Amino acid sequence: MSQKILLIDGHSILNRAFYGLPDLTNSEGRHTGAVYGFLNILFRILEEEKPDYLTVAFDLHAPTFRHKIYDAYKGTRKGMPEELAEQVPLMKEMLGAMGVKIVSMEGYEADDILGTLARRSEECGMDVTILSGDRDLLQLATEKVMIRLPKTSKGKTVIEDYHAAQVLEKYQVTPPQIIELKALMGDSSDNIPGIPGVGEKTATKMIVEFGNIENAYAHLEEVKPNKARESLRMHYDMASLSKTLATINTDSPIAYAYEDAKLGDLFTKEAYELCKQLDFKNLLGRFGRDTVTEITMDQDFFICSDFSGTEALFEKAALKETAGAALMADKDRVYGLGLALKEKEVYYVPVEGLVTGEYLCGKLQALSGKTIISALDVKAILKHVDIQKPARVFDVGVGAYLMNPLKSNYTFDDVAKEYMGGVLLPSKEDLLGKASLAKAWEEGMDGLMNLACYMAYAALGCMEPVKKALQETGMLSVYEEIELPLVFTLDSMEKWGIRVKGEELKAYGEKLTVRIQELEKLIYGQAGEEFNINSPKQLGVILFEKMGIPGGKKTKTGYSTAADILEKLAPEQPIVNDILEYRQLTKLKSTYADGLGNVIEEDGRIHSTFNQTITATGRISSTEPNLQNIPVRMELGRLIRKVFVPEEGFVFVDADYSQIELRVLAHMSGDEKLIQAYKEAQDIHRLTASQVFHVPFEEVTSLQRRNAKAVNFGIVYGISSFGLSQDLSITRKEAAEYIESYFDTYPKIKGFLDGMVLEGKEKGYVTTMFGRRRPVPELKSSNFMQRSFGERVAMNSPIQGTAADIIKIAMNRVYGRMIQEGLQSRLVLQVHDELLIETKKEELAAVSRILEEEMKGAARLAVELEVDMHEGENWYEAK
DNA sequence: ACCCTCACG
DNA sequence: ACGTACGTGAGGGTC
Repeated sequence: MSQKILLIDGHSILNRAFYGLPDLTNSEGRHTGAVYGFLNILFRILEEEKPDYLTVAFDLHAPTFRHKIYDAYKGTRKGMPEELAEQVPLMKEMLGAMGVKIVSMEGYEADDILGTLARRSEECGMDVTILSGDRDLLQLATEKVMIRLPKTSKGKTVIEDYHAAQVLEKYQVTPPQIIELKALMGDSSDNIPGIPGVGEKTATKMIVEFGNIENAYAHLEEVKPNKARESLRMHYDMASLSKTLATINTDSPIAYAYEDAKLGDLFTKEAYELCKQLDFKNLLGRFGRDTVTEITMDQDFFICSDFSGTEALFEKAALKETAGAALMADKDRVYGLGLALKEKEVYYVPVEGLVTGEYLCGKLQALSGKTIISALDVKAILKHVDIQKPARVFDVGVGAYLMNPLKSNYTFDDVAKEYMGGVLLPSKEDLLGKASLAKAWEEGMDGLMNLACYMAYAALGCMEPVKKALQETGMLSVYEEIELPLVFTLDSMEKWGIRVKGEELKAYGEKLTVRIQELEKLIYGQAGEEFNINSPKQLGVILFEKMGIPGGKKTKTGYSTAADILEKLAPEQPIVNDILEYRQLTKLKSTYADGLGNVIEEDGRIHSTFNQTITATGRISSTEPNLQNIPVRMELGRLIRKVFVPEEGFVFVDADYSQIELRVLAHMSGDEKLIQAYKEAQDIHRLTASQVFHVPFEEVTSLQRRNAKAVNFGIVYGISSFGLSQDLSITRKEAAEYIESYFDTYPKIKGFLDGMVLEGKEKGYVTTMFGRRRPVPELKSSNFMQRSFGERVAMNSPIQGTAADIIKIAMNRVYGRMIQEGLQSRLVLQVHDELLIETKKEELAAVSRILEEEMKGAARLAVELEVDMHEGENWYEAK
């Protein structure tokens, strides 16, 4: 078996990764997306190729031999955006850390190095793979030299492979003739002149016929068409020059020893640290456990395993102002407690003998009366420890989330790295592997103690830095007045859960099954065969190939069969309607009927988790199950809400804000006309239609109202004519006219939205009324798509985020007042602009009053906050 | 693991 | 020229 070498065109791959993939920034604000993309493609290719040697070639700034013969030559180092340029040294550093051989050479481009090394290696009998984003490299392809060109096709990286045969197949010419093509066509990116009036088609024809430019010139009279012939006659010299420029030098004087390029273990300690520094969390898993030598502070960890020692520990802790705590517990058991009193004084108390879980939780509760408890996830502690006051705790996770809501998690090792001067702590995975707490406990793993201690250590160590960061960014008030109290509100909602009638849910599911089976038969009958209707792939083939419905194709993997597409394509086809109904029913069955049925707990209630550190805008999210997307828009789905019921003696009171986001927009923009509109209108969309389309209020048609409503939504989403045109099935031009007309009607809104984008660009983030921030790094992107996305985000986030702030404030106040007034009613759900209270019947009046006062009074806006309230024996009725 | 589809605000 | 509305989570299919 012959040896194999992988040669990589460094700049070209980095460039490709930069433009093809979303940009990333690490916690220090360094741009890292291109490096990340490069590494991903590198690992992928390495796995596929398993080469023996690896070398990456980079261009230098210095001029090359091509500049000497042609002043205007640009080469590959032309204007590069700063975000990319700064990643070049970073990439080299990373490759260096991985022990990868890097080659550059003055006077030559990376292409020449690659060409030269490819030839040499081939002569040694090796197989060669060249990875590049540049098609010019195709001239190097032979039977033994394969060129691999990664392409981004609809968001996914696909790689085109070329040996000489594939070049011939695709371009009708041999690899060396690729040079001829380029010399004829020119290349604007390198500023290779080429011949005017000759494009790909003509060039290919000419080379297929004559073999090369010289021969074509020799048979000039036979060259067709006339235009090309005359152009070649006039510019033959230029073509020759272009050919020289386009030819990759395969005989460059490079000093190169294969020994240096032998592929070793890339996953070195240096590389690990660099990946960690750059926040390449996903890559860290590739590093072997033995590489991961973390700082060990085990010597500062003390185990406290007897009762009197534990008593003494808590006495000592009570003298401190603050302590870091990490409760090792899952849903039904407590395993131990990590307690950090000082940086070098961290204790682990396992549950053992007299030190029971309840005892430990009781001690922690008592401690919270004396000492501020800092933890990474306070809500998790509240599940076992009854702490009453937000002021007694600090939630590092929530604080870190406010500082940067874009991160995917806020684990202790993460926040420690960010807020404790870059310290690298072992992650939970490092310490426990894939074992659960229960498993680790059973096996008596040291990891459990270390995990508890590291977590407590991080919780203590991060508290002040996070607090300081919040203060410096003006977010301490959001933290103290909204988010921290909300931890307690959400905890209460999770603990209460919501009662669900399992039997009725089951019956509902069975009813669905009957109809689903009917539809299945109907669909199979029309299709003429049985297939999996839930498989978009199979369905696409049936609809667009077998049944010949025109207009298919859409997604990267095949045909789109999404409901809106099918409705547009074939609204009349009976099978389409059956499929859509089938989809609707199977969704209701699997996600809701079965899905919810599976998570009803022994108390007959569903206890969702409300996550406070997930969304970019400040909303909360709901998981396992998600109770924020229970059907409501379609009647059949809406019926599910009938199984959500209050316990005996209670009713539901549901209160939702009316158009809170639009009201927030009216307030934040200060647009008098919209504010006035809200003061007058019972139907804001109709009034908008009247004002935007210049028709009397009474004469607004339902279509005009619908359009105005869509524009109102669009404004909140960060309007674009394309998006609006999609939504309304109108042309882009018409959509643009609507928008323009809207901005004419409400002039300050445009100013406000533009101002948000501008502010986002200047500061790097946008803010809500209450000071919550959302970074918008996409605004700086050189990629049009990403930048546009950033602009929409900059317009939407302050609005959505402010609405989220307002309802959070309302929740806290409603929760607080119900306790304060000694009510038994409780908040059980929040659905972004809606609160659901399980209300004791006797407390109906009090709860209604509280909801109305606290929801309306949560913020003082230039327009009233209106609240619609309903009560009922179940959620369906109360909505 | 990732995509598609679809449920909600 | 680029190819989208903003924010989520879950289930099923596919590789």
